[in-house]
Amino acid sequence: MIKIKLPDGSIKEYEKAVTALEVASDISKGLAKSVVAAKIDGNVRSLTDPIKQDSDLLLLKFEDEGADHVYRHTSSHIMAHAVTSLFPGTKLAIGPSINNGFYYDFDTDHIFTDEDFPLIEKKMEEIIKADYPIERFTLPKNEALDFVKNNPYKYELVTDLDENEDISFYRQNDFVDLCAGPHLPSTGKVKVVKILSVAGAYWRGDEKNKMLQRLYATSFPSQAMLDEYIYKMEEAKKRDHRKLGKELDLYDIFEEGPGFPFFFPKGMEIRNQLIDYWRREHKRAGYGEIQTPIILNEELWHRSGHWDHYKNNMYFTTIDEGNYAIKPMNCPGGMLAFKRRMYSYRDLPLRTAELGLVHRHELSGALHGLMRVRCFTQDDAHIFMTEDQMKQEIVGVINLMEKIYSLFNFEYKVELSTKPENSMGTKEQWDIAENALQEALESLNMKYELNPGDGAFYGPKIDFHIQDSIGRTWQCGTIQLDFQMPERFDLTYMGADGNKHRPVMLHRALFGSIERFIAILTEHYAGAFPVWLSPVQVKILPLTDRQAEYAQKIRDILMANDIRVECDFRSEKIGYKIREAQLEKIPYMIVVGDKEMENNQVAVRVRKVGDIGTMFLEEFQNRIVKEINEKV
RNA sequence: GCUGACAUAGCUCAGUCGGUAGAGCACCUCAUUGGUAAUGAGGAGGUCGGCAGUUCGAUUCUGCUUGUCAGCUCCA
Repeated sequence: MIKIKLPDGSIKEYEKAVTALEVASDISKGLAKSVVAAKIDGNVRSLTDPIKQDSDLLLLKFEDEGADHVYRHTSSHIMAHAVTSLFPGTKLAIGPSINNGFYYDFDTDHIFTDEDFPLIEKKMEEIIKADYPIERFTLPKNEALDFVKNNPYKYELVTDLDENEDISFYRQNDFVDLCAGPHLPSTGKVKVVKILSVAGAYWRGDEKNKMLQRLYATSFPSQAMLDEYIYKMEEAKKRDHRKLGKELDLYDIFEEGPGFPFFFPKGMEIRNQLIDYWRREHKRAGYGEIQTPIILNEELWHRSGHWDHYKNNMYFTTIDEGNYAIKPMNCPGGMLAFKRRMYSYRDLPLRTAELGLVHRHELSGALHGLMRVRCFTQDDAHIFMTEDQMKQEIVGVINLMEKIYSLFNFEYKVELSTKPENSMGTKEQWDIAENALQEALESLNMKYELNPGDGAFYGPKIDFHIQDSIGRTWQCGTIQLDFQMPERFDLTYMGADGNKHRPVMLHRALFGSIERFIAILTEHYAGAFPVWLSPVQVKILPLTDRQAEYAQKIRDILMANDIRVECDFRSEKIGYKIREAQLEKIPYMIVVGDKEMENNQVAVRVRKVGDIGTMFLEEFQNRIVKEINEKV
């Protein structure tokens, strides 16, 4: 007798092995129809996997966590099935589910274009309609290798699998794919599919390998859900900072300087507000600010290790026959600044901050608006400290980071990146540094992911990643521990014992890059910045020419109080002026007509709520100044 | 850098099966002086990304090139 325990506590008993699908059928036909996978003792499994012993069973619908991945994984098999039948000879590589969809990598002479999409979709629909059962079978490794011998990709995948375990395959009609599963019970479970795009992707993500063709697609249990998804994506694209930056006249990048952004007066206003805020917070947190040159001689970069580890990303120039480099990082300059004099242990931790403009040769294909550029301003800082001070300083930086990120209500993901292949220093130094970062994270109970091999060449790092409007994540803040630079530059401080000691160094950036951070902010607020950041905070809209003088008077008063204000004196109707101010996403509009002028008042319209009525200027001013100061 | 797609007025886009281009918005002028998301009329604006080739003739076809977009790789 097998006992199946359901989430409501009830228990179903079966004489012999049963499948989750059968259990669902026993409960109700409708349930059996809507369920897509099963969680058996906590593991997501196919509905058709036999349950041979007493188990906890949770039936998963598409909406339940993990179920969409099963649904999309089967969808990817259906797409591979369709592609191999339409383009015989196509070799399959890998085809996983991803968030909101799935992809499959193909190796074929046929070059996929958008025009192929409807064809492939049509074939997929046929496969769905045929409702082929999906069957799992396993082979021992040697037989599995023989089975996939005509496909070098699958052969490589099987080769890497464990010798002692049977290797599973899934079959639907004449299509078979190597796959760990789980899967839907039959192809008919998938309802609507849509191929979204095609792009190149290297086999196993290695640029030395062959580039395959990757078809991105998605699938849903209903057309309405697909439509909603597509609508959401289109809405999200309207928040794209490249579009908004241009529309709101904040910043742009021209063909004359790929990856080298221009900031216009309104963009500079946001930038300067951010920097003002940054300066205040850093003063309070005990940082001194420095500025180091953009160009320094080549020898410095040999000394720092950048020549050996970072040369490909650097720009060079010559001055009076001497070789110079344009800085890709601020640290070597920061080293020189530290070395200018002798420090006592009493000076440590020494926190020096720098808004440093760095230039990096990024691959042309990697450029992306303000998110990935070739010159950007890091809100960098270098903290020189004793080993004893490490943890406390890391914690201090994390707290400052959280303070700043919470001001913007950002959700972020934390990663701990460890020793890369091409790195400086000993394993022991790396271990100490990695442990220090890890301990700091754990002492703060922070959730983080391990990102092995992704540290900087001089040390491990904690990275803070924030999502853009369509869910791509970008690294912003970073905290990097470095034992190498102090050694390379022979940094020392005088200890209490009267001997010279070597400090440890911490590199960190909170915004990461001002440019990227502004891009993230633009998308986060969809261009409707909070009042303190808004390039124009108030727009005064006189109803007619009669109020022009009064409007100017109000403007002068607000300007004198450091409020960023503009007047719209054009002879347009009020509706038109409001519409335009609204599209410019200006937080406050002041409408003045004869009534307001007579009573010495202003009619206030708030961007998000509309008309809030008339008040005296002072009242309005108190309101907006409070909002600016509180940064709400 | 790689794979694919794209590039027409400041912006969003239409168009020419090869005969040097058009709309809306924005801009300028004039009229209009209005009450919370588009007043009307007129005007100006493009060597159709750049360089070659094919052709009597190229914005259109071909090659190269620059840039952009999506993804891969890389990264703040």
